[in-house]
Amino acid sequence: MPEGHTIHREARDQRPMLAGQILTVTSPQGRFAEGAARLNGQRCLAIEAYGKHLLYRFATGDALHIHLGLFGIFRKSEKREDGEAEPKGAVRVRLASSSHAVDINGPNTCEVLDPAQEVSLIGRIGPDVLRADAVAQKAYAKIAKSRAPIGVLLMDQSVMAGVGNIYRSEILWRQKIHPEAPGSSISEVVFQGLWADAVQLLEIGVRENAIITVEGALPSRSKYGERVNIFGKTQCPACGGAIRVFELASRRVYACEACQARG
DNA sequence: GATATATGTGTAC
DNA sequence: TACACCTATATCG
Repeated sequence: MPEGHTIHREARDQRPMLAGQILTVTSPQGRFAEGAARLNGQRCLAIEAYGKHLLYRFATGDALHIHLGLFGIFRKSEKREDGEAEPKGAVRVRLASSSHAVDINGPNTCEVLDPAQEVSLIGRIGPDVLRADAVAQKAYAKIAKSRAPIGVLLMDQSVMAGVGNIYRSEILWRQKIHPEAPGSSISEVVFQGLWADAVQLLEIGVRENAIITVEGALPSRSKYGERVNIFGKTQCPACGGAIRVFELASRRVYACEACQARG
């Protein structure tokens, strides 16, 4: 159940468990047997997130490319004296180091990329709000000349990467922008506010390992519903008016018609 | 146990 | 625009 913050958090958590080590790579479920064999026994040099994609770079030049999609999940376990933890459910890949095992269940994408394929992948992902090397201006250039609704463009990972369905509604509400406002109606200043808010919120998401868009909310001291402003809600926390729910880019979006300007 | 739903993306029509 | 992908979980019965 990931947006960009989940993947960056996983990269951060898994790095000390796996990076620098020779990994035992298996496919307990069997559907990635070939790829696992290609990576097995190789040294993992680095783990890096690009938007919602996770790359495990190996010394051979190959990279394991994981995209969780809607269903995928990581499970991490420490190696114990009596061996590794039993795989839970359909484990597509297990990456085991001397100290830990990382299991990946139900990923949308699970493949081995050669260096050229990796370059191609990174090339088609837009600037990632969580990466220091992101060039926000590339996203604005696309938004400014598009007639598509900003609510669609925000979710388009080739425009900008990392934002998913919950953050979309939350960011647009916080910035008082209507999801149906065309990209071309978004001024550069408004875009900068939107980008900065996305960066801020996803950074909080990485730090807290949870989506939090309400000021001061903490995962340990609140229920999910208290951490978001508008996603899944029926009433606008700002004006008290009714929230409208509709589909945009085939996903549910929440908006307050009174608070969010159409541009 | 069955069913609906989910923080996603790629492809075909 | 619809569906395929394909797994976990929540909710209902």
